[in-house]
Amino acid sequence: MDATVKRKARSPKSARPPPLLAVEPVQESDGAHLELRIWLRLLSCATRIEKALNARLRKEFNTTLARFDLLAQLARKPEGASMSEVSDLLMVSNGAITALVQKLEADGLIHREVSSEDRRTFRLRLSQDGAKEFGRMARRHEEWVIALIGELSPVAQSDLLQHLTLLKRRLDKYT
Amino acid sequence: MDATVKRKARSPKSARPPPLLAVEPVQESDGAHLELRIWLRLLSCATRIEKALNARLRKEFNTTLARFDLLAQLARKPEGASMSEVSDLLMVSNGAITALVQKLEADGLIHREVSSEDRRTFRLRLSQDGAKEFGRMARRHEEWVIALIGELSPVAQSDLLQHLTLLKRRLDKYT
DNA sequence: CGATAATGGTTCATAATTGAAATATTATTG
DNA sequence: CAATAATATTTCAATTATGAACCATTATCG
Repeated sequence: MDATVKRKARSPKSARPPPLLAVEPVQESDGAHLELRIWLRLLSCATRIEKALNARLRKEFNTTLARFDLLAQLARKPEGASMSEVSDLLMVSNGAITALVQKLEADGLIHREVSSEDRRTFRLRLSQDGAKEFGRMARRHEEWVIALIGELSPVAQSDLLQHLTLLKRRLDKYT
Repeated sequence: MDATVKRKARSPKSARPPPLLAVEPVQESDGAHLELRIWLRLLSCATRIEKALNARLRKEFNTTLARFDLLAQLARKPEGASMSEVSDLLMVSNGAITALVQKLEADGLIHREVSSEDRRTFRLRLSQDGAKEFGRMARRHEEWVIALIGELSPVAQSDLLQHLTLLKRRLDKYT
């Protein structure tokens, strides 16, 4: 689905611009710029994986990717983190974080204590229960991700990671 | 932001599993599985780009990526498409498509005619106005995407596309 | 010090998305 | 042909995210 739809070769109104690189095998080479096609693929891969993970988190743990991601961020910060830190990390609005945190706290998965130095801010930490529950989820989550991506050869994976890392760096500068 | 947070090397409780490939230069190698890191990068790149595009579409054309994507799908299908086809293409629920289509039709950007053979389905097509407006947006959209991704070398781009295509194929089978 | 700015969070109205139930039409099959 | 299943779409309640206005606290600096 998505951009991979087979196209019945339409009226060849005007010759397509030659492909920049004639590497790709099957692919609908749409004549579109490489960048555009990368973006479409990227988006479609990401949404696919995201939906799969979300569905499974829902079914197996009755939770969402947003909650899981928040827990994951806290899990890697034993010092704790403030609301806005988390908001930045997850690239999610402050308002959303407030709601998320409220629920997670109500469920006893995280603690929230007012910072002693700055009474505007909170320090969020994983609770014991939170850490345990996150552990369970993280294991399954990892299995799922490995199942989804793991069929790529180690070399392909390593390449892909490098390219994505490069792209991310550019985006960091540019956005 | 995101997974790029620097980590102060914590208590090295147990030796980390050796990296599968010792290729990556700077990167916070978290000891996490390659697949997990790919997924995190992928997600963060995708959301970054998505947010950037959405913001610009909003500012410059007062529209959204969802609307734009729907128009784009119709633009590449002069024969038209049904609601569910579009719903599949965009990986968006049927309900959402109904709403989207209603607005786009109200704005005069698309036509919607009942199919003659099957009176359950509609054929959606770009209207004249829709095609023109889409053209304008598409040009800008492409510029933005090129600006965001185009700093990668052509080789890197081509590689990236190939890997994403590979990944997408696996996902197609798996999901 | 005291005024003003900046920062951290919350609230709230708005918008978008989902999934399930409902409706209408077409297909199947006994 | 009638009953039942399958398909295409709509409706609707529930969930979630966004961004702007707002409150409280801390920083800045004249």
